Amino acid sequence: MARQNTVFKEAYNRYAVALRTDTALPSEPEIAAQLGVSRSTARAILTRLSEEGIIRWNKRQKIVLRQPTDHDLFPSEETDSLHDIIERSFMQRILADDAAPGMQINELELAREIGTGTTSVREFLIRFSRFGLIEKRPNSHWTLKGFTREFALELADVREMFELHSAAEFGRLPRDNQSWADLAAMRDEHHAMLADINQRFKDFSVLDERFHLLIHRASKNRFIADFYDAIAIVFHYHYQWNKTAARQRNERAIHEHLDYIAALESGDQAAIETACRAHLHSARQTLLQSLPQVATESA
Amino acid sequence: MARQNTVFKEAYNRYAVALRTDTALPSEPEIAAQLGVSRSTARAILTRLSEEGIIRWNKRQKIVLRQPTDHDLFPSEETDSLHDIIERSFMQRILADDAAPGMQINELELAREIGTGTTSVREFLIRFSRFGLIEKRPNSHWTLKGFTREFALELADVREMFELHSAAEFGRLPRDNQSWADLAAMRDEHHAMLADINQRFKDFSVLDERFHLLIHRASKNRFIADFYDAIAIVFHYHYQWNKTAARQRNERAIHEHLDYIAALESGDQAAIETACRAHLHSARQTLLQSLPQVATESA
DNA sequence: ATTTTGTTTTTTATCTACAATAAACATTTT
DNA sequence: AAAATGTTTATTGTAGATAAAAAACAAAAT
Repeated sequence: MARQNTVFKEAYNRYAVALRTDTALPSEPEIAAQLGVSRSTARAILTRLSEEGIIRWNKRQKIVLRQPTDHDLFPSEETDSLHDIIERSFMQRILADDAAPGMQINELELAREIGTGTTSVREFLIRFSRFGLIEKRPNSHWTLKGFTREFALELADVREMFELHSAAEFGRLPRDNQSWADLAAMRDEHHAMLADINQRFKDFSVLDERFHLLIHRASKNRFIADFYDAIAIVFHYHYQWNKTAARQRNERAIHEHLDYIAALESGDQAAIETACRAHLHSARQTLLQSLPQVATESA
Repeated sequence: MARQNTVFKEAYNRYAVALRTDTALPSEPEIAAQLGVSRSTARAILTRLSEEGIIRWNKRQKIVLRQPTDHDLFPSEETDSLHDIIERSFMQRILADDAAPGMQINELELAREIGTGTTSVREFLIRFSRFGLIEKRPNSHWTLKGFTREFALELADVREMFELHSAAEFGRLPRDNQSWADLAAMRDEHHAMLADINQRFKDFSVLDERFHLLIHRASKNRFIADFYDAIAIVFHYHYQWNKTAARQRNERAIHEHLDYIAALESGDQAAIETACRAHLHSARQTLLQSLPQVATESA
């Protein structure tokens, strides 16, 4: 088959769960915009809802007849985009213990294992290569460079350069900029998490990502933004498989964030730099400690 | 057809021109290593050379019978890799005057125009996207973001962060490191070019690229290296089509490089930073001045 | 016992085809 | 006349096929 209709199925699920009996639905273009899909897909959703007897549809009249049940939804395996499936599967492999740096990556084998065509795997690998974890020898195979100490150090260096830059830019934002309000809200979220740290310390990584993203947005630099995307994905999987997310470590990070936020709010560039450096230093330590202990590779 | 044998043809040309009558050729693995291809391709080259009567080949005995002529070589259109063809063609399009920022990029149309399949174009666009000049809306078209003032400023900012870092690292290299010898050689090259600046100012961009690459290698950071690759390609095409490469501007840049080199050799970190900043500042001006004057986009 | 050559197998690079999705165009309704 | 629906067309995403190139294996030569 050429292409799975995962866009349709995912959007269908998303729309179905939000339906309330006896309400009337808006126009097709409006539904499409709401879901972030084309009108063609929106119409396919309406068609299916109608066929399943969930709505009564006649031209402009779209009435919800009944609440859809779990039974009406598509199973989650069918709604994941191929890209996400490949990403998950691939990250699982390269973060597994037997994935030694230097290992060859075979497109065809990967594709077979995931149950997909080679084209998609190739395109994924090309996109993924910007993270610096794999490398291609032209006309030949990909090589796994691996989540090594070198990788972590290089990543941390760039991260520090970028974040110092972004933090300084943030400090220069005019006071009426939306980011200051966002920052204040985030400060409160940090306090709230701290108050209930024993229960909520696992939620920190999400907050952490949002916090740094807010800082980086101030730089309005596409290269910095792209790099942070890469970091976020790598960290997402890395910490998911290496659950060293100690309560204590996260608590300390929250305190550092709060210091950092206070420095930003002071507008004092020297204070910002100090707080930023302090946090980045301990983030670097955290990253290094989370590495698999063997992957020090001597090549 | 599935795949053009451009690797073979390009390597054949490369090997043929280096042949000298009556010499004996080395073993197949050695030839392959020399050319950077597999033994299969090396054998294909030997086979063809033999068929054309250029060598006499019998097992280990490979004697050059005659010097190949231009007539024996494959024409250059047949030796370019598809990737290079697409890259050239695409850069030509996006640097052309009628390529307005915000423009849609159509894979199929591009492929037809270049005379290639869509897969190759897709893969090229994915790879190219890391340069920040194009952006994809999922399930929909690519958008040209364009060589705008914003792009140039964002690029310059990152470049400055990276180069300051690399230059500092360079200053810390142990004195017996090969890079110091390379730097000294490069200093001489700069002097030589300066002595004959009226004739040679056009060669500066190549020297410039090599100089900055040498600096960046000191950082041993894959992200910095990758970013510099991107810069180099973008600049390569940009300056090729926007021939604002004024003699005067290049002369000034050479002087800045020489100051920069002297600072590095002094090992004084403060001096390095000063010289590096000075050069990067004027490089930024050069970049901004070379922009198409209209592309200031208000979106 | 290595290294080289001869042969076969595997893998990559690229094309073509086609369903899903988006986008464009035409008609109807308010 | 503007917005919504109905219909058609264009474009993307993905699989499958195949020649080129690389890699692995086997036999021969130093």
